[in-house]
Amino acid sequence: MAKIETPKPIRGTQDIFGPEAEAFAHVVETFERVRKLYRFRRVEMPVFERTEVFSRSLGETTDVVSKEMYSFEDRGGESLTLRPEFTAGIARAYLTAGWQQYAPLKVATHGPLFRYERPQKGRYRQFHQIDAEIIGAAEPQADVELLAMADQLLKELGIADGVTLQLNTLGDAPSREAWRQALIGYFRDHKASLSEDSQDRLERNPLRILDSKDPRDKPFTAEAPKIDAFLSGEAQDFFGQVCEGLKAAGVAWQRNEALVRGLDYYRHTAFEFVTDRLGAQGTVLGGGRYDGLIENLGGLHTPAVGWAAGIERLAMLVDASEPTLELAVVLEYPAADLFAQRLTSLLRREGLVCEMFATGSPRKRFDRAVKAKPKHILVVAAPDGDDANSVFLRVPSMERRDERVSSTIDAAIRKEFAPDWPETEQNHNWVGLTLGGVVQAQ
RNA sequence: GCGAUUGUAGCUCAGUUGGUUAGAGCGCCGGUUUGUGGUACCGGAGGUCGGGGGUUCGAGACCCCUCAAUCGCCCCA
Repeated sequence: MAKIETPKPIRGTQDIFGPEAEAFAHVVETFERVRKLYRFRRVEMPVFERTEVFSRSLGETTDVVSKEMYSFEDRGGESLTLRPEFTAGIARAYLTAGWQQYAPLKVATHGPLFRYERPQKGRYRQFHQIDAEIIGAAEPQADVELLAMADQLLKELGIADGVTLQLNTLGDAPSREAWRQALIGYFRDHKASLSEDSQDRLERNPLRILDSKDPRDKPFTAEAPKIDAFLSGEAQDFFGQVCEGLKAAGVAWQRNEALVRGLDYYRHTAFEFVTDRLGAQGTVLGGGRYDGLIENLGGLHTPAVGWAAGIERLAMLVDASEPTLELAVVLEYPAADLFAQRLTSLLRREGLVCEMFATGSPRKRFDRAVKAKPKHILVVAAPDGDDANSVFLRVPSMERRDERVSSTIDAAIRKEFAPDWPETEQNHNWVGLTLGGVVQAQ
């Protein structure tokens, strides 16, 4: 008989467990809390969309659309795509789900996204983001509010220290296009001296040359035309107001004139929160204004701003651990199994983090309980006397002693099993108690 | 898509220039010891040495291909 082969996990997917899963959950929980402080409304989005939602939003020539999307035909012959980002889907919903009536609309969501990329640290094919968008708001205050929320989130996650906010403006559509043309002209003059990657970028995505890491490009990027020279009066004014608003909101930032966005829909404000603690995947949160996107999807001109952050990347920077075990109930007397189960449920209902050790060799259960590092251990042991229907409870004194735990145990036992047991100070230090007739008790 | 490094038990790893029946620690299961306690000892389960092909009398070690992980490039959050 052939051996059954275990299916392999799909490349770039992760099975997250233990402390890492706690860190992941902590990021999401913190995001949920902060997002409510700013009154961003929760939305749930489909994981797949018609392919054109993304191809028309992000730009046909971007890497994401041209080679990283999980696209497939469904049984009806429709081309569908697993979402590679949130913004395009939310913009689509804004137009098709009647959300325009709520404009200006602040929404937040989180969930899995899919990109066919080479996996490495902090980069996966199924990855997860938290996301916040403000749609239908043309004012710089919207940018400021969004950035203030991001800043507060990172502070509450306790990782703001290693992270800096880099800010830039790409200008309005005419400014951006003029700058783009100037960059193409400038780099074309030096094309032969540029790195192969940048020569390629020259045609597809010239802005990207600016943040090239190749030393051959560095001398030219430093001298390249700056966006500031191409900004219209309105664009300049807009960026100025964003900067002032951030100052008023107490958000620290650095100007980075080389900061650009990879996706075509970005205008005006562009920003990234960057850390040096994550190797190559240094951007922890990024976004900007995308005033042109909704029109690309067939809607009226609708200004909007948004950001997204990789949960995995944030989780790597965050401290989180699994909840400590407050009480281990050790069943050393197998006949008292049902009693121990009942006691454990009782204590959990009282809010104790509680786990029962009742399997395997009875004489080794105590040792296993100790290894779980509980604050307290409650041993359900055989009675001293002949009454096989009784149990003997022991609470060994522990260094991690916790008053709440001992008094909860006291109260629960008194209420359920031993109403006559005197409530005295010394009960909190009890080492042993014989309970009669509880093994068969309901 | 490109480059480098790595792949031996559930986990962390050892395995000498190719040489009998592939090991340890931890974990798991059981036994003994202890008996108000995180002890010690004994035993057991668990491996087609990532997969395929080749060189050789002989491959976990060498060669080729492939898959995967890690770290960079690219891209992006």
